[in-house]
Amino acid sequence: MPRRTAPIVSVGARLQAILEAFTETSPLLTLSELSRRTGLPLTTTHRLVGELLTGGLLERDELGRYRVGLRMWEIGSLAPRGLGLRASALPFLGDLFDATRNHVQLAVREGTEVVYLERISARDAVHVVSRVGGRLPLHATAVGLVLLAHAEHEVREQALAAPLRRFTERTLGTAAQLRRALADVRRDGYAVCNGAVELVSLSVAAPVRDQEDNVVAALSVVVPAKGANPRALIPVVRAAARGISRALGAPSGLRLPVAARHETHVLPEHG
Amino acid sequence: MPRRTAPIVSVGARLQAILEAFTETSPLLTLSELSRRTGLPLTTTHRLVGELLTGGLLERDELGRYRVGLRMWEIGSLAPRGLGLRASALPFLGDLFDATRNHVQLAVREGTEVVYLERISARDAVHVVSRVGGRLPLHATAVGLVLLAHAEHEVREQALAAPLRRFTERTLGTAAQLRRALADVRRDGYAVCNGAVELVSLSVAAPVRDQEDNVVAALSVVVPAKGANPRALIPVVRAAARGISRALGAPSGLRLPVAARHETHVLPEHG
DNA sequence: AGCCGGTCTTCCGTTGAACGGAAGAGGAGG
DNA sequence: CCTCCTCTTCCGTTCAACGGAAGACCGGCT
Repeated sequence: MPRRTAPIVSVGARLQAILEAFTETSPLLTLSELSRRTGLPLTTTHRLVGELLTGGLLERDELGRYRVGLRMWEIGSLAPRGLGLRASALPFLGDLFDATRNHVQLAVREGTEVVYLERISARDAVHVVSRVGGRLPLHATAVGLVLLAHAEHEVREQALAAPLRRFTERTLGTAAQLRRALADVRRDGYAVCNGAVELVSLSVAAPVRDQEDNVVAALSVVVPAKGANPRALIPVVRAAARGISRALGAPSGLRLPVAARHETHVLPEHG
Repeated sequence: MPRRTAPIVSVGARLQAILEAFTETSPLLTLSELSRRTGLPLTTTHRLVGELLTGGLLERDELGRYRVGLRMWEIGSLAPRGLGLRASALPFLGDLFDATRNHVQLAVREGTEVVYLERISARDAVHVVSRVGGRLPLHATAVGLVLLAHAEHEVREQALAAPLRRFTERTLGTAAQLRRALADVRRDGYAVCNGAVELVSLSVAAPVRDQEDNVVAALSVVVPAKGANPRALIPVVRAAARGISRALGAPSGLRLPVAARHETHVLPEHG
């Protein structure tokens, strides 16, 4: 399958370019902005946007600017890796939140990045940069380490080969460090990141598995780094993650390290 | 603008037909299923689906079936009427949930239907048919009545003209009944539906307003109909709805009916 | 084994839908 | 008034999209 040399030819690619033009920081765009961002001629943009509009994938606000439509949100909500996972996980996230009263997050891997599916936060919780629907690189977050540690070999090598963006002086900076961290995560069944994105916050993450025992998501708690005791958080995070895994039909319990068995009961199943 | 006679011509419409083929009950589709559902020739479906795949709007599972992709979910999460609203509302939904320990829902209107944006539920709460991302007709739910009561004249007439599907014997069945209910909602500033979707459940809803004082969403609590006292719920639901409105920049408080003023303090702003 | 029903995929000649330049309508600012 | 920006409509050209045909692949049935 040889690589095409032409810039953008198919209608499908053009339509997708238009949809991709919307971002978190610019959710409202005029026609000419869309035309500029996509590089498509104004007339073409006009016609394509018109089609998306009649389908409800885009909407216009009262000033005539375009925005992502509710229909888009609805269809997106059918993504099995989105709301499906979320629905199974939500009760356990709630339990974990009640137990910790700090940010509780659910995330999946997409390429070499983390995508956040859900977060529950207290009003006074420590600041976090990520957002539901937002992305962060895999190497800088606890959920990212968990997801990368259990990703296919090829993905792992790809992430290790890429330059590792440093957010703080505590962000993992070299491939060797990252490789060791991943080995630790696989051995221990959890990941801890202390100040890797922002110095003020520390997070603890554990893997969520599906029927085939694949790691499909990761769960984390984010607490203020100052005075935090990660060792106390590890059991509850792992228990919640295992609860979700069980709800997804994972072959639970059996593959627990012996020393961790008793943790199963830390978080009551029903109460 | 004369009506086109041709069935489906534009690529855009075809692509959207493919996306629309996915539903809550069938989120995994094979190529031929997609072809049958959309009415597109198999070859055409194959090519278009391929484009959506490279863009990440669709994904394939390990058996080769197609599903809505995470990219779709991400872009959908940029819809201002989706996650934007949700983010503003979530803390207030949480407060309301803590206060009532029953289903708490946030919904918007799309055409003549309700679309549910968010729900917080206790594990033992009464059964509800709707789902996050799901739809119900406007006339059968408390949120629907609120949204319809404040919709533009044209939308209201359209909803009144359509046949009213009856879920139970308590569902509003005639346009006259509905018209009176809407007038009540406008006068009182809330709506109550007792067993209109399922006999076992009762819901209380109130409107959420934006900067321009438009009703952009509705908030509701769903409780078991048996032994419920709606009058006790009305103040807390209205207070939470007003809290969200204020967070959205609505000209708050000023337009409250005099008798309701004191309710403002029922739900503490910060606690 | 061989056959049949279903799946999915590749190939390729035809054709009409998509394209985008041109022109004009509207609107804000000077 | 003119200028500069926006958005929208029109329409002749052309090339991407189309979809039939053919074949690969995978069960299940006899």
